[in-house]
Formats: sequence, structure tokens, C-alpha cells
Amino acid sequence: MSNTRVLPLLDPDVSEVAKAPEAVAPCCPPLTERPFTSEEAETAARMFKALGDPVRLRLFSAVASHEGGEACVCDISDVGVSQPTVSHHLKKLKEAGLLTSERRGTWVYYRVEPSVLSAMGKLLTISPAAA
Amino acid sequence: MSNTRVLPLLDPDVSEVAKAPEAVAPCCPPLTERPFTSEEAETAARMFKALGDPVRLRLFSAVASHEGGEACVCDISDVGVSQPTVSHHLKKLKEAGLLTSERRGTWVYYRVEPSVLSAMGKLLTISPAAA
DNA sequence: CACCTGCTTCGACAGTCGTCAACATAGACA
DNA sequence: TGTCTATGTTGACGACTGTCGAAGCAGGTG
Repeated sequence: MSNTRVLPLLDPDVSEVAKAPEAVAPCCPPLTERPFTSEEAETAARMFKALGDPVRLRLFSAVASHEGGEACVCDISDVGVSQPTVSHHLKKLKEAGLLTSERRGTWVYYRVEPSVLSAMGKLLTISPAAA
Repeated sequence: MSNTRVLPLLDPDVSEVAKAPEAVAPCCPPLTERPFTSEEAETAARMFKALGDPVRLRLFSAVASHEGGEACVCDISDVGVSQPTVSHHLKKLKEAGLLTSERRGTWVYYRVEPSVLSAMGKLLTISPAAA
């Protein structure tokens, strides 16, 4: 289950994808545009929550900034916690749709899901109306 | 203690503020620029964590999108949890430096700390080097 | 085959978190 | 003064989370 179906943040439901098949639509409008609905909040919070732990943030940043946009676990696991804990956090990031993983021979490589970063960025955009 | 010193994300330490007094510097570089240090991760994670709860996200979005950029508690407390819980979450958002509050007569108004939004947005920017 | 290395899963434990009801406090107003 | 409304605080409780050591699994090498 290296590359299980993830991205629950961008396409939380299959029906959503069917509506806009050509481009993965961002889950939610900018935070400043209008009050989030319960569903939007649920979806977006999952994303923020995944980045709400220092260790996960370091792991994510390490992968995101690594050359080629991907990194082997061995490249990034020096964050001060045990190796099982690293694995645990990487799994969480994967479940949140922020990372994907692929095994190549001995090593496992993690890669940032690129559309997620921009989707989160848009969330924090100052909406034109508010500006 | 309505407007206690907050903003631990933007100026986590007084000494930091002393170094750059004219503008509140963003806490961290873009996530994609280089691996976060432990301190940077600690600071930024506090921010993400605060938004990592659906109820808090709805409250924050409600304040952020409200006219005038501020909202009375009574305007936004319809999020499906009890009033003490709303108060609890607003306190958390305040402690995270995302909101400020002010009492005006009978009501308490919450307002988004504007620099925080842009700081978080920059965090999620694709750094030029990675692009 | 046996053995080693890289990574994940399992099981357990302490600590944190979200929630509520009950109580407390601050202003407005009579 | 007393009372009413709007918020905040306290205390308790169940659920979730981060962490580790031990065990398991996958691939490479001999």
C-alpha cells in the first residue's frame, strides 16, 4: 500500500472529482471570503492538523526542499525522534494527502503532492472583497 | 486580559523583535526553501495546530470574512458546540496569535491579526529555487 | 539459503485535546 | 442596589496523539 488513494483534501469525494475532472479543485474558498461550512472546515482542518506538529513540519519541509522534490526516508529522519516515530509521522502526512511514497529498491522515497501546497496557499489568500 | 501580548508566531521572542523592530518578520522561510530548524518548526506548527480543528477553523473564517474584519462572539457562535466551547476555541486562537479581542460594552469583538495571514501564506509559497 | 539493512507495524503508555455543565465575571439598565 | 445578558473560567471525563521498544517485512548481498 505504498501509493494508496490519498488527497482527501483536494477531492474529498469521488463525486466532486467527477464534477471537475480536468483540474483538482481546491477544497475551499479563501478563509477570508466567507464563513466556512462544516464540511469545508472538516476538510481543511485535516490538512492544517497534519502540519500542526513540529516533527511533521520538519519532515514535510525536508521533503519539500530536497532536490528533485523527493527524499529518501534516510535523508530526512534526523529530527530527534526514533525511526518508528518518523515512519508514523510520514504515514500521517501521507494520509492527509500531503505526501506520496514510492519504494525503489532498498529505499522508500517521499514526494510532496504539489497541488496541495498551492491549494493551501490559496486558502490563506486575502480575498479581494476583504482587501 | 482582553488584549494580552500575543503573536508568538511572528515574534516568538522579545530578542527577535529587537533585531527587526521596524517590521514584524515572518517566523520562517517558505516550507520548500530549506528544511525547517527545530525552532522554526515549533513556531509554525503552533499556528497550523490552531487551525487544525474544524470548529476553530470555522470561527476563524467567520471572523476573517466578517464585515469590517471583526466580529462579535454572538455573530459567530453558531457552530454547533456549546458556548463555553466556543469561548475555549477563541482563546486558543488568541493564544496562537491569530486573533485579538476587545470588549466594547456588552460585547466582545474578535479581529484577525492581519500580518499572520500573509505570513502563513508565504510559508506555503513555492520557493523560486524549487520552482 | 542465511544475513544484513531500511522501513513499517504492533502494543503499550503518558500526555494532550475537545467537550460539556456549573459557576464566575463584566456591563447595561432599572 | 438588584437583575439580566453576554462571555469567560473551572473541573471533569472520554477520546485522541506522540512516543518508544519489539517484532515484522521487503530487498539486496553473499
